[in-house]
Amino acid sequence: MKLTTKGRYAVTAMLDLALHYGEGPITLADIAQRQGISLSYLEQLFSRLRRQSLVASVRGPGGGYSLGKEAREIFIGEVISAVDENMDTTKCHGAHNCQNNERCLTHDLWSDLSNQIYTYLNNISLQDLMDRKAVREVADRQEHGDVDASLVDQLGTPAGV
Amino acid sequence: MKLTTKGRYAVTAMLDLALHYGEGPITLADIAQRQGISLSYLEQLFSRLRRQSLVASVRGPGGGYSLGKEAREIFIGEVISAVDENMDTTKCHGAHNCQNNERCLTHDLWSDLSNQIYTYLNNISLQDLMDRKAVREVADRQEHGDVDASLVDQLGTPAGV
DNA sequence: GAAATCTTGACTATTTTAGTTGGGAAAGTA
DNA sequence: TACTTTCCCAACTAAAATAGTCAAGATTTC
Repeated sequence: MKLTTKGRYAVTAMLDLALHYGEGPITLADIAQRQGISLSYLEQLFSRLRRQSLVASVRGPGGGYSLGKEAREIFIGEVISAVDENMDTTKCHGAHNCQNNERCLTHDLWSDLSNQIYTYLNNISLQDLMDRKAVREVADRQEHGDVDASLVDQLGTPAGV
Repeated sequence: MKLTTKGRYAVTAMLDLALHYGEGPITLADIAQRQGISLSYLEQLFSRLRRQSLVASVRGPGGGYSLGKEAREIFIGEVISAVDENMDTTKCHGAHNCQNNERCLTHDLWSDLSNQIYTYLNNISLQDLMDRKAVREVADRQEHGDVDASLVDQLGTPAGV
């Protein structure tokens, strides 16, 4: 599990799709403009998102992308692992036949840690983000200005990690 | 917060130091051989670990490195952030003056997510790892062979995340 | 003084990230 | 049918990060 701008781009784009749900297919050009992401780069990301059935596509004029399932059923972890290669890190992947067990142990620790983070991210859905976002936008308008409320507080603590 | 082999190398090396605590300073050459990490690369990593006072150094023959404080007081998160540059990702870092709030919101979400992971890793000390490791090694010897018990179960769920 | 060890800085190779370019293929509309 | 809009796809590129090498020096012990 990596947390890079690549994954953030994907989540941002998916969130954009979710926010415009009900307006028919959304073109990548729209997302590119709204979110400030390169159109060609979005195409690469959506190619992978589509292969994972996270989005559905419609070609031709009036076409575009829409969510592959409900926002409530799409989790951040899915989105990230769809665009990030499955970083098959390190020599003894899976097998426990390293020279000394020390190294293998650390390897396991790492992948387990990674799994826990994945579990955590897999408990946050796009719908959750939209809800928080709505909360924040309301708060922004109410207090009018640079509100800095931490999203951590709002996100709370999903089960698992 | 990134989870790369760089951070794992650092944690592995620190764990090695912790495991040989009480044997006097440990040379990087020893760690390099035991853990299969390039000596010169270790030098780079320890340069940073030393600047953060996570390790103490002794020069000359018989010299080497030792933990800068007790294993119980050194946390994985510290080690990782010591060797990983403070990835100052993305345009609107801190300031909320982006074009549209959408992007900034995602940015905040990301850094907060990152902070939560950091909090989680900051609740696991080297001592914790040693304890788990001891448990595992005993289990390995008792069952003699390729035991595959998940470390996740053993690690449990530190408070916070 | 010699050897062991840390300390530092500059250099290099490989991989990943973040794109660009250029061509398609499908679908709607005139 | 011609044309436009959109998705689709593969190859290429530039910049950065990762992982590591190399060379020189500073301390300390023997």
